[in-house]
Amino acid sequence: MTTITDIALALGITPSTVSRALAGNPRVKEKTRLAVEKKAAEMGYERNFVASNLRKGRSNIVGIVVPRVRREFFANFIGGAEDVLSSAGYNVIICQSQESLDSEIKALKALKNYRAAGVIISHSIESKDGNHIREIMGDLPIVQFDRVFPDLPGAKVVGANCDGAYQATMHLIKKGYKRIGTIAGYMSCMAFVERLAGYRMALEDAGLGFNKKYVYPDSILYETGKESAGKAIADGCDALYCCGDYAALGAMDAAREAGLRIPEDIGIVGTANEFWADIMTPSLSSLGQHPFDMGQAAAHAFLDGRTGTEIIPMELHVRQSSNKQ
Amino acid sequence: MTTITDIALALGITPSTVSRALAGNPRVKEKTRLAVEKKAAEMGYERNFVASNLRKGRSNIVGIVVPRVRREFFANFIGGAEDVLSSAGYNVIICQSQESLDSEIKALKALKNYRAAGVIISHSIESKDGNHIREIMGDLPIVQFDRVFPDLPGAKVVGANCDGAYQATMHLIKKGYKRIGTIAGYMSCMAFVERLAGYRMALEDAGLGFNKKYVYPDSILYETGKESAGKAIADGCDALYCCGDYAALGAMDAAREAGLRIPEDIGIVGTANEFWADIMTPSLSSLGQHPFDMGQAAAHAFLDGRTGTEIIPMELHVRQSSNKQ
DNA sequence: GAGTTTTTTACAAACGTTTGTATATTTGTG
DNA sequence: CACAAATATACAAACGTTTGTAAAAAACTC
Repeated sequence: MTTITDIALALGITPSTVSRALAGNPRVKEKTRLAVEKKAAEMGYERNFVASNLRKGRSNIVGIVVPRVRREFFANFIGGAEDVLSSAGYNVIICQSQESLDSEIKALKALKNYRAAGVIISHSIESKDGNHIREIMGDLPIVQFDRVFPDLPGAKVVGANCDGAYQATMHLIKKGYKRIGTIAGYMSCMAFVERLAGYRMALEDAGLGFNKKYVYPDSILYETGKESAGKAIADGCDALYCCGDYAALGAMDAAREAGLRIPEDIGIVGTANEFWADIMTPSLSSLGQHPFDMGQAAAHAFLDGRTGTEIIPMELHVRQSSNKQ
Repeated sequence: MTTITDIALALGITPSTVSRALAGNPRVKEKTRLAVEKKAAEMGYERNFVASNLRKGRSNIVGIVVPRVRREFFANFIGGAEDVLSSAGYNVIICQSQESLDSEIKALKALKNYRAAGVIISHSIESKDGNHIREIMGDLPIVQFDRVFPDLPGAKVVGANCDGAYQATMHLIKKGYKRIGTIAGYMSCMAFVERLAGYRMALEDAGLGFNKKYVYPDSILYETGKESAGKAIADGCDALYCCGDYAALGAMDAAREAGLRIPEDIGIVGTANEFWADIMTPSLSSLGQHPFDMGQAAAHAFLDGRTGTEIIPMELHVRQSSNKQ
């Protein structure tokens, strides 16, 4: 592999000049720079990032840490972020925490060890606060998205969870459902807390009143969603706003097993707008985020060194599962 | 950050001894090694991989390059590979080619620049041969999976595509379908060629004969699948073996739009066993791979430096879309 | 054209590790 | 105890960049 020393030798100049020339440093003469660039191309030179990173103490790597890549939301978020970051000259490393704190810590440490330029993260369910993130990453830029710790400084990109859940719940109310429960997520996670707040606000605004009994938390998977929905049905709920589509799917199965018709006897709205929500029968109403836009926004926040919180609107997709006539 | 020099200084020994001690080199005395390990832990030392990689000329990074992470198959494959590789002390970098040759080349170059220890790859649809892979990666170990170039040396892990497609087609035959077409993939890609071969073999074995007219290639997306299925229906097909579930979904919609009942009037089998195949109405029969196992197999092939081709059986999941009574 | 400023290049050290060779220490042998 | 062999550590160079400082070359100034 060609090195800058090879180029320097070939041109009778020093490696430092070559390095500066390739970096576009104004300290090298235009003519020299062109000669270097030509020779570099000729010799097929490619910068050794490992050496460069060692010397500079930081790399052009940005790590993206997500619970799982196969979720519609995270996959599309990654797409949006990759787009922006790679055209800005960064290399993106994708890490999965698999919802485990240990894996998340491992991934962050690896990124730190590789001197990542920064990290874009949506924390695992097991993470109760952001101390480990700050501790491991030190003063490296951290952009949080979707699941964020508000006390952790740095940029944040989130969906309008409260507003979205308000919309979803209000939609159920307008469809005439009376006893609306919620299959909620983990209260250690902001996003879920906000959705619960939106749900509550809608009920109160509509004069239906909020009843803690109809909140079934810690249910984001098919299994837990189904189990919680079973309880909700026993408790007499005639509609459910679910914090996730997998939980909503579980809820639909619970309803069917209880002999209820969807949406006539029970209305169901999920969250995330997974691909399959649209193709099931009945199709699943879902509160969608804009993952691609959020990915781009997070990447820009990183690039510009921004530090505030950006809120991206959510969008309710009304389908059959809540469309009572 | 603590370095080996800090540890050496603290213990009154040299960095080289510290390095060897931490690497478990038998040239250092047991007693010294223990002292070093203790001190290292005490000082919170973590090896600087960048420096280590520079000196060694290679890293502990393994790159996994896939068309897209959100496909059930690839996501689960990555899970299996990550499992094995990270317990073997490797760091995994996930790259998406988005089915584009350019992105694939870019990802491979980045991996090479970071001196990856090897790469596990399923090539993009745009890649017509493996020359770019070999050229960029040089003599680094390459493990191919699912979509492989047979002429590229190195380990390969593939599904039993021919056998699987044979099973799927034979299943349709046994269900009494007579004019079975196939929504096929790209013939530049081994996996799809093999599936076509299995389809053909089943028809011939059953004495139904193979008719090129009923092969509709280059259709792996919803849109292309739907379009091709439209033609197939016009051509009188009463069953379709589709090389992918997204294409199969398109085929189902084409059938519905043509006023056909599934599975009574037309039987449909997909490939990949996506999550949603099971939850639609009618549920979609699908030929599934074992992505997690394949990921583990690929990781082991890399670790052991194996070089042959491993074939993982496929499994037909019979559901409503092909279950004619 | 001597002195000053500005531009351009060279020199050298540094990033933190690994590893071949040399030296020091310990152990074993007669 | 002298000498050889084996073991353990130290020394120093190297990986390929980047970057502060010094030196050389060019461009001005009077």
